[in-house]
Amino acid sequence: MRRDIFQAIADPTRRAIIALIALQAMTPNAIANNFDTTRQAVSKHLRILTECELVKQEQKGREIYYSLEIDKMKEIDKWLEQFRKIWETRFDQLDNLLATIKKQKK
Amino acid sequence: MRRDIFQAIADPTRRAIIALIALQAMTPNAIANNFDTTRQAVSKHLRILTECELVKQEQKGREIYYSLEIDKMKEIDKWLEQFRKIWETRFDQLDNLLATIKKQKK
DNA sequence: AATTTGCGAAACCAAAAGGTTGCGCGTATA
DNA sequence: TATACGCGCAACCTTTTGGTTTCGCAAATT
Repeated sequence: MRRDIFQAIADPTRRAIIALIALQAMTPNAIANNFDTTRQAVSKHLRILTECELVKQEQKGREIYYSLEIDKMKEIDKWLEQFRKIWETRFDQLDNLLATIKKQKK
Repeated sequence: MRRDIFQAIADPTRRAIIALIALQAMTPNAIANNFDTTRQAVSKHLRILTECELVKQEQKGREIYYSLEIDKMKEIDKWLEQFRKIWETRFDQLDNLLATIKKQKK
């Protein structure tokens, strides 16, 4: 099963998990307590997140703490860049247009 | 069928379509020619993209031109912001650390 | 040592996704 | 007017997804 980060963030529960463990590492049970779902379901989500390296785990005794690989999130940012270029250009164009109108008014 | 933008970009073909029509409006056939897929498959993707308002259409005779609603892409950017804060903070911390080390060397 | 707790993994299931094929409706072209 | 073209839509099929249940293992607690 090939995983990629865009598929990983497609699920709303997974996005919530990501936001949750971004701030502090948590165990599957602790994560599940934050949602209306079971540990097993969370476990499956964590597996998917781990597969695409969005999440790392750290064993402490019998507990496993999951935390976000924040750097991986930059991949989304990187993909978005091509569009950011476009919307910034359009903004500039609008800016120029407004400036031109202003100038004409004088 | 509830659609959201994260689900829309989960599919690699849809991401490719988005990138394609970001630059210029295109018809379903023209889009399909760029990939190894059929018009009908593209049509289904376009429908999903339209449902979550990521794409707009303009009829010209019997052709329908699809183009990207670039502003909608900002929603992803907005979601990413919470994580950008984190990775920028970490970067600052690293920055401070390096500065401290540098200072100690003097 | 026996029991409880935290966990991943596997088997299973319903629902959704992504694709194909065939259709009908307009618009262009002959 | 007949034919070709561009398109959306519905029916259908296979694969994937997200969830539950059950299990076994290892670590903690009694």
